Amino acid sequence: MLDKTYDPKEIEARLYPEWEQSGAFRAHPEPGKPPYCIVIPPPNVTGSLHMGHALDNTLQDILIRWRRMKGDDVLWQPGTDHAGIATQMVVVRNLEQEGIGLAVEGADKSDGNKKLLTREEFLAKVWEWKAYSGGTITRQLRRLGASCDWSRERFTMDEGLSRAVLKVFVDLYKAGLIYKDNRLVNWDPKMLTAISDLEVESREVKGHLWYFRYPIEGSDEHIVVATTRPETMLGDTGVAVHPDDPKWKDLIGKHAILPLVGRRIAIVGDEYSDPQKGSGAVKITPAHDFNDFEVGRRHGLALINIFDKFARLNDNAPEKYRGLDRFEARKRVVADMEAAGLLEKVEPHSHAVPYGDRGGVPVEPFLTEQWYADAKKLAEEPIAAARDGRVKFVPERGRDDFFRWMENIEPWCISRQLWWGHQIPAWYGPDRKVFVALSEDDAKAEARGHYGRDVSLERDPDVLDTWFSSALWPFSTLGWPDHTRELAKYYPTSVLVTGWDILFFWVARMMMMGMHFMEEVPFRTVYLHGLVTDEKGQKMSKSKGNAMDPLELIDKYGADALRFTMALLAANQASRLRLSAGRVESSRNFATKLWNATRFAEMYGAAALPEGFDPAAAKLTINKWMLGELARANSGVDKAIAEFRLNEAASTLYEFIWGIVCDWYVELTKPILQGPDGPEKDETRAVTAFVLRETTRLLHPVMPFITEELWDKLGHRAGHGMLIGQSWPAVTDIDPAADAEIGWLIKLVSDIRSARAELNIPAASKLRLLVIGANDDTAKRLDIQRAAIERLARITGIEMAATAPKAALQIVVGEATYALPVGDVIDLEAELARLQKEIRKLTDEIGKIDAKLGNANFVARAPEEVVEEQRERRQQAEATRARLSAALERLKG
RNA sequence: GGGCGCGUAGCUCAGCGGUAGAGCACUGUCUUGACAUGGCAGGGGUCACAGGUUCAAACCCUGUCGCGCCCA
Repeated sequence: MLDKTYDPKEIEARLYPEWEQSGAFRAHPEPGKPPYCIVIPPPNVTGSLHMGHALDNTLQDILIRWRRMKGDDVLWQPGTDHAGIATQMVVVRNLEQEGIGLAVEGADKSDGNKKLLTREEFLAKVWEWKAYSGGTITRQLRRLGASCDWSRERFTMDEGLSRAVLKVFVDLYKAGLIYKDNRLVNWDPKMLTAISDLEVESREVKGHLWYFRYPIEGSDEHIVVATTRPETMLGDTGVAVHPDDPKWKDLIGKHAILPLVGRRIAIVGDEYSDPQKGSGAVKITPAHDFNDFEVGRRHGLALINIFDKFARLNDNAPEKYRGLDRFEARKRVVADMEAAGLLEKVEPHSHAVPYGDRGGVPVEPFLTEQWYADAKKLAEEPIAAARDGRVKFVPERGRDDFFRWMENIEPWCISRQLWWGHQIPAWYGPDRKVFVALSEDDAKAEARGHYGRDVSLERDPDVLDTWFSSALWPFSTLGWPDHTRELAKYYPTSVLVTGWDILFFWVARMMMMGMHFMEEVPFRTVYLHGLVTDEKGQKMSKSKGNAMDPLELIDKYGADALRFTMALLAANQASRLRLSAGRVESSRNFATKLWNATRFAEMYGAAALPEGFDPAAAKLTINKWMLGELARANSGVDKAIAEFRLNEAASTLYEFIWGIVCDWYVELTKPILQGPDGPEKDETRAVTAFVLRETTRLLHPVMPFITEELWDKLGHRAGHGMLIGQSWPAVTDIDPAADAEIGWLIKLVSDIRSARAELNIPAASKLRLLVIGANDDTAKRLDIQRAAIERLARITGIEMAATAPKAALQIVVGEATYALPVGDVIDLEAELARLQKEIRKLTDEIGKIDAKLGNANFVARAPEEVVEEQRERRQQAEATRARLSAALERLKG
């Protein structure tokens, strides 16, 4: 006998290891069943599970478990990402607590006791940290029920994947698709590394607009420039005005003298400057602004870099500013300009400032030499593949975003000035000639060929962008560059499930690398979901304190409840999925409901499925109807999952289990199950058991734990093994006659209940049911369903009658009128009002239909079946109204 | 400024040409032998606004307003 409530804790802790140890998660790359493969978006190896992971992995597990049951050879490839900058930052922060720093060039040595780690020492610390916290997130994924093939777990820094990274770098370099270049990058002065455009978030900041006067050479005039970053004026090499701006255009070709510096800078005409903004003239600092860089290039302006890597002023600035932090320099420059009488005015000004999303400080456009991948070239094949449908996006608009990004792509800066990551396989000779090779030995051999002797080589200290290695994930995890059977079988993978936020970061890059090295898309479908937010729609974050912990929710409500909620949430067209504990709670209640329905079946001997039971042989209408509903739910869920409408799959299951099985089937069959033994009882027990068994299968992908447990409790595990390895049920036929009869029954019971409730008839008082004007079919149905009607509608005795008695509740269903005599307890006024309300509703409906049917165009142009349907509805409404009117008259008379 | 998305019940959201739905919240009622993490019944909506297309619009088109995200 099942406990009264479902206790997920014990069950989850017990079942997961059983699944894992049974080998149920394992893929079978040998030839046989068709492949279905998902590579997990690798979480940060030292991270912990957040709501985004919970959503993403729930959706993947639903697809995986469903395809496994559908008979595919499923591989859910798990693994983690080394997350270069994020992990390095965490370890650095931990070391700082211990008073340990990194021996980077220019490191703060003011504290003589401070220990500074070398690169090797630091990397040892990171591996230590990885060993310590690296298993956290994969353990947490297990709590969620994720059925990954853990025996194949990979890590972007493991030996095989590192080999893939080397090969990709070398091959792309040899193909001319990777090169070094000196251009502006987003520089994070805290992390001391270049970061990608995508790692920059712009924050709206309330700042100022400073108006500076720059004296015109050889005159007493000034040109006024407005800037949000006064300190950069020390690196100005020009001033731009709009060529058509009447205020300034006469100055084009002249020169200004840069205050505080004394440099002579050109005034150029360029459409970049907007006459409506600020003063209409802009100072140009080509080495410290992306737009200025372009302007400078158009006009041949010099690039003067005034910062060091810490964003402190360097020797290119006048002496008094050297060594100052950029923000300190800002104050000094403004003060000095003011003192010189060259500060015209200051306005409050809101503008976007780029921040590094890791370091959390404003990033600096900074002129450095970095490694780049030719993204434009690499994007060509992915664009073609998306265009011709080799890769599909769900929802489809993801494709447009993909094109927008890919078609306007900039060179991809792939080098990072970090220690944690894949060190770039490039070695420099004494003259800085670069040798790119798979190993130092190869590089030396090449160098020997070049110089004609052995020279000492120095390896490039930089590492690769983390996305460089994760771009290879769909094939590197399958064994590439080796020709493995996994690669042959599972590539291209079936689906990639991920959030909108990394469409560009990651999806685009996997497409580039996949197309280039595998000459085939990395996945057939990209399934994009939104971001989980709190109930106010705010992005969850630790700093805001609004983050919900998936593990806490699992502890409180169970993993299945969280998963079910995630599935329901997944529909959201918008990019925000608002989660609240209340929703998880209601999913938990749903689990309890199913649990108790099974408990009920157990109590009435309807849990165990008799050997050799054939549902197609069921004779009772109620059972035939139930089996039809099961078939409907099956195809509904199956189709919904196939089309990535997981919310629809979840709500179909909810409605089926709660609204059909529990609310109606269980209630309608109680008289049979509680009645005398016999073939009817046997059949109903068997159908109940059968329906419950099939339900566990249909629900299993979404709620694997409770269904696995019920599968066992229902007695199926003993003979057939665990549910996770069972097949998806076949869809059976639906009996329309049974549908019609039970539909009628449900309406009759519901209408009687409504009428009773509205008239405040106590549930305890059982009424007789007099049936007037029933045809033979109805009479037969009433006879068959007598016990169910009596029980559910609180009736005692059903009789045919010629007319309704005086004091009676009356309802109309189909051709018949049903009277429930209530003697003198009837509230006559209330019943009159109720009937009048019903009649009014029907009259309104008839009015609406008449308006349609009265429209000649409707009758002429609408499809015949639509017109016919309206006529049908009108006739029904009219007939019901007539019977209700008669009932009303009877009551009055 | 450009692109995209969203405005449907008190709240959160499905639905996206042919009878407006769910969960939560709310009201009444019921401790009836599966379940009070529950049953039964109920109230609550000019589907943001204005035009248009159509026999028919929450749904398609245009515009307006409000909100959000991405890119400048």
